[in-house]
Amino acid sequence: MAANGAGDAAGDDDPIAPFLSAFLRTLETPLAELGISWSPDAIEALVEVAAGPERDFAFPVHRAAAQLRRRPDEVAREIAGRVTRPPELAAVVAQGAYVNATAESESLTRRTLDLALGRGTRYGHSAIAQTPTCIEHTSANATGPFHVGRVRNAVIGDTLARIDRATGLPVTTQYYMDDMGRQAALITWIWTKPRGQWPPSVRSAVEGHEVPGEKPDAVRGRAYPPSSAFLKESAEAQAEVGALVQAIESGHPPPEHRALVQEILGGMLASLARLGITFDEFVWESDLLRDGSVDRVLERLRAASHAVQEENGAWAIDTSSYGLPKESSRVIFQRGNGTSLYVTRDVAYHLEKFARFPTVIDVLGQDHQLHARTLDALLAEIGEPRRPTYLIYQDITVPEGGRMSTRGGSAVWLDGLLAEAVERARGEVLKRREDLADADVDRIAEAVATGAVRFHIVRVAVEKPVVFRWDDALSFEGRSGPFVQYSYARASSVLRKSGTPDGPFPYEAARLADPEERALIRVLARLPRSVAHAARNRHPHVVAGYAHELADQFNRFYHAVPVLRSGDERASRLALVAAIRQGLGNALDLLGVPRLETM
RNA sequence: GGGCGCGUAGCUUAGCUUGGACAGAGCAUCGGGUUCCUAACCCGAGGGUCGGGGGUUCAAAUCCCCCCGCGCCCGCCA
Repeated sequence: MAANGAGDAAGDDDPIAPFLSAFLRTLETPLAELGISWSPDAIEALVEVAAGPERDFAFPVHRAAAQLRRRPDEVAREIAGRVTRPPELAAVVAQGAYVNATAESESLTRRTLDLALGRGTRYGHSAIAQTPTCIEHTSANATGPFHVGRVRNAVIGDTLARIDRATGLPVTTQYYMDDMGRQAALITWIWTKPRGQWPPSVRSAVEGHEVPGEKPDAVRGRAYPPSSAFLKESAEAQAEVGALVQAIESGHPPPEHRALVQEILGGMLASLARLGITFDEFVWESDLLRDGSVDRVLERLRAASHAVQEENGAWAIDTSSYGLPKESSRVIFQRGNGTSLYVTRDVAYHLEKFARFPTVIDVLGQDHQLHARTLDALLAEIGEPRRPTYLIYQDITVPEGGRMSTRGGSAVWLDGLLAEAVERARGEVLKRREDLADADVDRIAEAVATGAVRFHIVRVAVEKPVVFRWDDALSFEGRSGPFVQYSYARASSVLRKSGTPDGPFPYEAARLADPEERALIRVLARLPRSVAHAARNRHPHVVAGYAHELADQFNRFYHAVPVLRSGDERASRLALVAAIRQGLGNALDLLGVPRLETM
């Protein structure tokens, strides 16, 4: 069980590939002799890779035995007995109902170290995919500081982009900027209004709280919650904001509008940049309106077969045939006043994406699940055959239950989380390093803090909810980012002290025969398959799990086997450490967790 | 009410796509390890009705059905 399936090959970039194919070829003849003529693909589908220690490949014979109406263990023994062992395999043996094989260690060592050292930062990468891909993620409204509840979207999206690129995909990341609608209008409404006319609640939330050097998202964002609350009570404010929404949608926003949105967005992006998250492109919703693409979508939807007009002039799609879980079986796509809705504009956005990218991935919180299905239905209505691939993740929740939100006092801002993380990381650094300059302490603390946060978020499968707890989010040991960073720093340290940190790294495979060394090489050899697997299934957490496993095995090796103090093995072990350092570093890069040469 | 997701040791989780060998980890707990390459580490121990019940199968955490619990969504908001 467990282990990887055989279907995650990463081609020439995969150290394991030749050994796996040798095993598959080896099985073919004995199976045929027993009267089972399975294609190599059929055999491969059953084979497990890395099935256990000293068990690189496992072939369960149950199915073959059933076909022959014979006992599995007997069949396994017979297959193993008929095998002609190829040079790539050290052993092919029957164990219970399995035929297991071990790769020949020296050639596996050579192939793994040569690839890891030869490909350098590209080890783990492959060229198994090439479809131009658009990954849209984050796309948070610019109403204030970046919220921790939303950071999972950004981390998942950015990590997936990195992993996809590592398999050869040309990836473009997009941030969809919603500068229309009430939320964006509310910001402009309050900040273009003279302060003397502000509601008292907004004044008291903003005034007296300014901190010198504060980020614009924090400053502007403080006005948002009380403004939003005020809006619910004041009919006059509702009318003003409504007029503003209309003005924005009709293409005549106040001149300050875009600048305000951009200013807040800039602050949010600065926070994301600390996590290594950046975007290739920003798509502004208002641009889709301005260039007429929304109008064209409205036109096509009105002409759609299930389009119906409501009494007040609004237009809807009758979605009863799409089985959407809505109480009313219709989706309004155009208001009574003729303006469009979010989902309508999203149709226009996706048509634009489809025109440029064969693969379109949307990273969405589970609260957007219905939106995604609605979008699919509307795309179908206008005869668009393509659909985005949705990567839907569960929300980050608070321990008391419920989603993290600005309501109910459960708000945690990313900047606050990072500030706390940096503070704790600094304490850890100072605890063990007294020799560092202040600037180095700062740099390491920042890297440890952001690494811990990113790793903590990405390590859990997207479909699992994440409960936010400070101590978990900021854990620096065990299955954490700093654990991997520490292992990388350790490897770097050994190399630094070797006198030849940059190589070359001549080695003799025969000298890397310790069980811990063999186990370590086998983990390193799995990096390309692990990345390929993560990309294929869009499971970024797999890479986090792999990184921990590699670091874990490296630490075991480190304790069990001396490197610098060893004799004849010294050069070979240095090569191994250099290869591991490369593997750990590349895994960290894929996770967006900073490398640290020392910590 | 309907849809989607989740339920695995005290806590956090991997494994579920493609059923297979004793369900792997981390934290916490308990017991060890540093004159030696970074102890943010390592070694060992205890701890599991894989939510419950049926079914399919030689074989079920994994597939199917029913039920229970939790979360989210079901707006002429985004």
